[in-house]
Amino acid sequence: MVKIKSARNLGVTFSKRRAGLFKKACELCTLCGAEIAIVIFSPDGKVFSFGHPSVDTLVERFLGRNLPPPNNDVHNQQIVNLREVRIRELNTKLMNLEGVLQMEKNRGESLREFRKESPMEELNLFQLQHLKKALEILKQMVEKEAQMVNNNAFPFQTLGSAWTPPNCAS
Amino acid sequence: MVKIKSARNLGVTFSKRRAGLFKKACELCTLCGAEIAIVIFSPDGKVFSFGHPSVDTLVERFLGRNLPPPNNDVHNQQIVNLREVRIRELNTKLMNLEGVLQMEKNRGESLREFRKESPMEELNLFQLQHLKKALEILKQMVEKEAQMVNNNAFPFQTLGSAWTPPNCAS
DNA sequence: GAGCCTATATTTAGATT
DNA sequence: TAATCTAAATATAGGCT
Repeated sequence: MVKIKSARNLGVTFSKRRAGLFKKACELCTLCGAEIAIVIFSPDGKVFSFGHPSVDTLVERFLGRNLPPPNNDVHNQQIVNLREVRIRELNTKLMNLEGVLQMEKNRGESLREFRKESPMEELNLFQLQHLKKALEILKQMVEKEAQMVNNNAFPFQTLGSAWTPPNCAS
Repeated sequence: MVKIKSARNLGVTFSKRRAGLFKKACELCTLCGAEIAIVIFSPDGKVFSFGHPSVDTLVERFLGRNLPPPNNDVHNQQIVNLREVRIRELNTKLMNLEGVLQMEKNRGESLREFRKESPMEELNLFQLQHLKKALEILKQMVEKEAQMVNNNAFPFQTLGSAWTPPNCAS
């Protein structure tokens, strides 16, 4: 990730990168036949979205209403449904943990770049290291838990779908 | 967009580009403070998602159920005035995280490699706002972790509309 | 603000292991 | 299948209009 000299251009950067992200998504759709929905909320509250075939269609499918049931046994259906809910909860947790972790990593990287700019508040690095370590441990805990409930053929990628690329901070 | 010679590598290409897309989204979140949800359905039916703070949160907001978060610029002055209070809050949360660390120690996990030095690093207001948001999310997750719930309902209903960028075929 | 420009940084398709 | 490498394609920050 390239460093930003000044927060003055952050709005421009946001617009450019948002366009870049949508273009990448579009290419992935046409090149590989994937179906992608993206929703972006800018810091000042505006909403941008990309969807092929449409955000609504994909959101509906993601929320699980159009998925065929994993098995047809009526008596097991409730158990299976609960399992799906639980796995999705774990996905969400892991996703958030990864995101927080990654933000910490990114912040550490860009700290030097940003430091010269105006308003300052302080946390010491020692505390941030504690935070980072704690998050890594939490992530391990969630992953273990996800592993335990991930023994059936649920079509969602339990770890994969929630995974934030490790080199995001590069 | 680079051409693909053979469909043999399409799966690899999909994986690589999917990771690239998530990375770009991650960068856009951390760099500009955007909130982004991405859902990808691969051609063979697998589902992958990226979300910060979480896909569900942003989908809910996109569907119009929740109000967007307050505008940071509007509240900047207030935030500056509450700087001391906020720092205390952050320290409290960091203490809680160190409690999690202690739990792990008690469970026999190894946490031996802490760095010795603790130089001070500075955070500007922009970064502190992000950190606070991240910590709030983390705190919620830690609290939920203790509960281990069995929810059985998806609180979702129906929809809005989407926009597809015009320059998709470049 | 929206485009253009371009030097630099990043991504990636294909090959290889 | 996954990881690594690299030449070439692409994205992009900042300067400019």
